[in-house]
Amino acid sequence: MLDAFDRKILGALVEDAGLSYARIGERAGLSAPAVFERVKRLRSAGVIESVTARLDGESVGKPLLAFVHVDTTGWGKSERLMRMGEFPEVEEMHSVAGDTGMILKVRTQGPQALEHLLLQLYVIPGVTASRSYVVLSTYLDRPVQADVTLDWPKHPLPKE
Amino acid sequence: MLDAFDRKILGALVEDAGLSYARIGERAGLSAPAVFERVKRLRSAGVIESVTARLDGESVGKPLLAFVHVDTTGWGKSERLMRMGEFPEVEEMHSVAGDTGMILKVRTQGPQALEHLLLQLYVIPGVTASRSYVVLSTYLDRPVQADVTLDWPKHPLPKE
DNA sequence: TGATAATGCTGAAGGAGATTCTGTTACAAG
DNA sequence: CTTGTAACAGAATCTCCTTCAGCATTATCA
Repeated sequence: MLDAFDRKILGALVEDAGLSYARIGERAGLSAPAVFERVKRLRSAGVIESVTARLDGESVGKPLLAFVHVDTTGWGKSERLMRMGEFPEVEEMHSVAGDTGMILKVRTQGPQALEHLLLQLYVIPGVTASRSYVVLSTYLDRPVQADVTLDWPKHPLPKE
Repeated sequence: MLDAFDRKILGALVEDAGLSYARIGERAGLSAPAVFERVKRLRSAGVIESVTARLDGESVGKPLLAFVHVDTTGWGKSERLMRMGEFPEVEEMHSVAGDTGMILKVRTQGPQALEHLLLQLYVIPGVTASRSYVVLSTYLDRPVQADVTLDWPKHPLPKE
């Protein structure tokens, strides 16, 4: 599906989507129009979902990041649970396998705003419990990578 | 720090960073050069961290998304723990407050590749336990929002 | 209060880059 | 061997980025 050219182009776009097609072409070994065509294809194929600016949470007034595990009765996409996604503080929302039903990634002004959000969550029918993990420090936060080929097994197995 | 113009510009760039300055200007009520100047300022101020392409994990060969809680002895940025960030499968890495020390967001080819990664994590000194939450379904995944003003308290408080 | 400087805007203009077009090559199918 | 398709390079056009010159507004300070 993706050849080496595509991976190099995607790698460049993930690193900096502001690069000119000519410069990406140098890096990938293609002409600017060739890169243009491939990017257009990758877009319409859905490989590139969107091109967006990444913002600093602190600068936009939301310095507190937290992961919230939400326990629910029932499963999957109930209309009620989808309400959680309507809060602008909620950035991600995944149903997961494990000892909880849902994991939310939320960003708020501070601890009080988080408490306020949690109170709102409990109003939703089906929400039975929650556990919050407040982020103290982020050591890594990068977009989905495409340029690294994952030939499994890739890392040496631990001895023993 | 950020006025209403900035928020509108940021909102547009988060939605689609490929928009022309002229079009953003229409939306925000400014001329193209004004938008250009503001974006330059927002970049150098660090409000805009980067502009990147968001890729579809499945299309790039990493369909399995999981959150991994890692328990460690000791805290903070030990050089050993930082090794976790060197795996290309690890997209995010946060130290958190709660009943675990570290939360990782990882994306792998499949369950076996996840197991393989976990085995690698246990090789790192200081790692004592881990719990994985495999994502079954993602209902929401959006970048940091800046256009929504968070006037706390914003949501009506639940009536007891 | 009034003079001066600084900031931030608009509209025009030049230049860089995006996008289209044409011709060519490589490869696959018949 | 012939034909058709896919994908590329180079040239050309056209859009948009980026700079520049003035102007309005606001802040600073005498």
